[in-house]
Amino acid sequence: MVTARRTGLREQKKQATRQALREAALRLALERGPDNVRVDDIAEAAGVSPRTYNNYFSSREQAIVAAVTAERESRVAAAVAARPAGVRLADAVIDAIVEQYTDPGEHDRDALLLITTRPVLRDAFVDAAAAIEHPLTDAIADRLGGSGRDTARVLAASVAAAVRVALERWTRWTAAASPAAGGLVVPSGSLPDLLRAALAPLTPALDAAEERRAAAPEN
Amino acid sequence: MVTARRTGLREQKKQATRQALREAALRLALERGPDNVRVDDIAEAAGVSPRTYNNYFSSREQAIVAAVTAERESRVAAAVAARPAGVRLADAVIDAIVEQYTDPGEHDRDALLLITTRPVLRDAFVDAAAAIEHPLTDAIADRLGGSGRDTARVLAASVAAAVRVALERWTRWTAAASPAAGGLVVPSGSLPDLLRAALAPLTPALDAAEERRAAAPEN
DNA sequence: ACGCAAACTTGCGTACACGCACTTTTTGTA
DNA sequence: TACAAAAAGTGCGTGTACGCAAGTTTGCGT
Repeated sequence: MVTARRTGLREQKKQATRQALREAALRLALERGPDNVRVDDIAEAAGVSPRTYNNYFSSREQAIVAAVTAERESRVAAAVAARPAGVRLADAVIDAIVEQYTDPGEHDRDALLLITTRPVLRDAFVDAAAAIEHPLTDAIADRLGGSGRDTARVLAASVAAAVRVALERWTRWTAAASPAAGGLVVPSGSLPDLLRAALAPLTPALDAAEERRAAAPEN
Repeated sequence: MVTARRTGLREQKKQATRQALREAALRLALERGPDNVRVDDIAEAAGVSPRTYNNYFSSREQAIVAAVTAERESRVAAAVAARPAGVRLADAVIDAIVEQYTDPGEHDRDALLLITTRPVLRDAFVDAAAAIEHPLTDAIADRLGGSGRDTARVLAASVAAAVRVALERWTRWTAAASPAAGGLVVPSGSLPDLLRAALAPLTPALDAAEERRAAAPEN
């Protein structure tokens, strides 16, 4: 298992507060528009003090965006770990990421529209992808065997960087396409395509790392 | 040329202000300790209004750190561009980075000590490495030929991520080593070594990109 | 069941980041 | 040389981030 959950009740409440905060943040942002939401409002809606809010999120944008990106980090790592051991590392990583970033239905549709519209939220959304680095490090390290932790870290960081590039491109053209006609589709503009395109250049590095693991058997 | 400088006098003054600000920030931080420096002080020392200060730097830490990392971004890109065309891309990039991150003498010695001590400054210092991404994208794109701009972007982002990892490790053990005996040296703890180790896993990706460029001649 | 230690919450105070509207400086052009 | 447009500097106001030092809750050993 990659996910090592600590003790029970305390962590449980913490996650509950976290969720309450991000959901309140998103809901209010959608209702009133993001500029008409104060952190006090979010805190109040979540039933905690404003100070506590800042113990969970270090910017207002982060809280709003978190409602969409919530837990995606650990899910990506889990998805990588879930691939059969025979699968090539590069495929496991890329497929897992594409899978987790595939639009999960209508629910966040308007949320994403709101986010991609405002530059500040766009940036926060893109930056949120960096959170996959540490879980992904663990997942890759597991596949490489204990010897390659340092390599896994670098690869995970690179993958996160590539994802960030893809998201930047995606938010770019969604912003450009929205004001125009709704039917205009940019060549290779879908998020999965962008992700695969951005991650492709890293495939040789992932392959090579896996190769060296095969050469140096265990630890 | 990678460096396309715009008009003259305006940009000149801008850079002068920038330099004045970061030097004032560092000097005051060294004199009084970083916690006893207000942005008003920095602005005053540089001869601009506090508001202008915030047009240049979006955090106090950024300004202090900038005095050490100043222009390293563009110098890395220039160093990559300066390597002969026959050199392998991976070597050009890695050597250029190591060269530019080699400690440049006693001048910043105490500054780096100050920075690596305080966690907030450490983070800012590490984050500053992300600035190499865009210049490096241009430099790599030049070597790949016009076709591979997107690939160059991903590779540059990955390289920047690897550098960040190396810097994190470096600041980690400098922080751990300083309080202890001064003579304690961690295995492969020098910054150049850490950089090469962190960048090594990306070599296959850089090679592959270069290879494909050879296959598809020009544009 | 008890109580201590660690973790989380909270209020307060301070400094900071940044949008906006306005003034001053620089640039390109007639 | 003169002038209009663009860019940079500035003052102001508002909301925000975060350190600190309480107070409160949870976990755990006995």
